[in-house]
Amino acid sequence: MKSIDALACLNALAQEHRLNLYRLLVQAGDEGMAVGELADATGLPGATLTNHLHILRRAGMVSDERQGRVIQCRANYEQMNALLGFLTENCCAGTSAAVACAPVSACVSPRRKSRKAPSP
Amino acid sequence: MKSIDALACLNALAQEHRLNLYRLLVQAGDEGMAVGELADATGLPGATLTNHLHILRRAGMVSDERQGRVIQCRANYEQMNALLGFLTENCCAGTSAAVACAPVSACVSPRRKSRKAPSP
DNA sequence: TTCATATTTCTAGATTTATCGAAATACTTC
DNA sequence: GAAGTATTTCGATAAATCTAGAAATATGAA
Repeated sequence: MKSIDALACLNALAQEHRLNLYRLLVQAGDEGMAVGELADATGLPGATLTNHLHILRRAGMVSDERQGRVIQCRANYEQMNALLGFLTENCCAGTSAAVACAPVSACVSPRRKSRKAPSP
Repeated sequence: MKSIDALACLNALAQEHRLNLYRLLVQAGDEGMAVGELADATGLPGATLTNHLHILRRAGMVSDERQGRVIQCRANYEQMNALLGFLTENCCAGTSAAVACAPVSACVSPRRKSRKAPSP
């Protein structure tokens, strides 16, 4: 993930309502939630909700799909993983000082060969 | 980490200059960088730099210490880990659908007893 | 004390973001 | 096609954020 994409993701999550929306979608799981359900759950007016969803979508944190009359939203876990990867690399890279921060990819990806966690 | 603290951290990092500042501090390692060095590295005017540093400090992402005439800044890795933990929990909690997202804490913390990574 | 350096606070203007009612669009059913 | 539901776009206002010059504060050196 590039820096500019990470900024978009961070920005998307760095707002109370949007973080809340994302958490709701994570809790909703694969099925996701319709925009209307999100409106009910949050109490946000339609226009406000749409704006926040737009920012989450543009950042790639949320995907959506029209199902008949409703639009179903889902959390995009891949993008969250990419963000975590970015932060982890930018937290740890180049320093042995970054003690407690092991590469997320080591946990995340299928392979987990070289665990480089340096024991201080 | 509480939601409100995560918001502060996300907000602190969700800005081009501040993310850049944080990365510089991570690269600088334990020694950190003086405010003046950060000013040189980024080209930001003093007042602007101070404001950004203030936001990073308030979020706990950066700590600082006066050393004589200069103020030395350092990245606070613990806070970054706490943020990663928060995001991981809020990315994965309650869903088996969150495939690729293993608990960062399993990689991060000293103990790594129960690796719950569910093989899909 | 006086001077020089490092950093912050003050202040104000410019830009961006958040909010939301009203109108518009998209889709389903009758 | 008409009517109803779901969602977005438009447009305007309020609030927050970014920016940076100038003045103030803090420290060390002469």
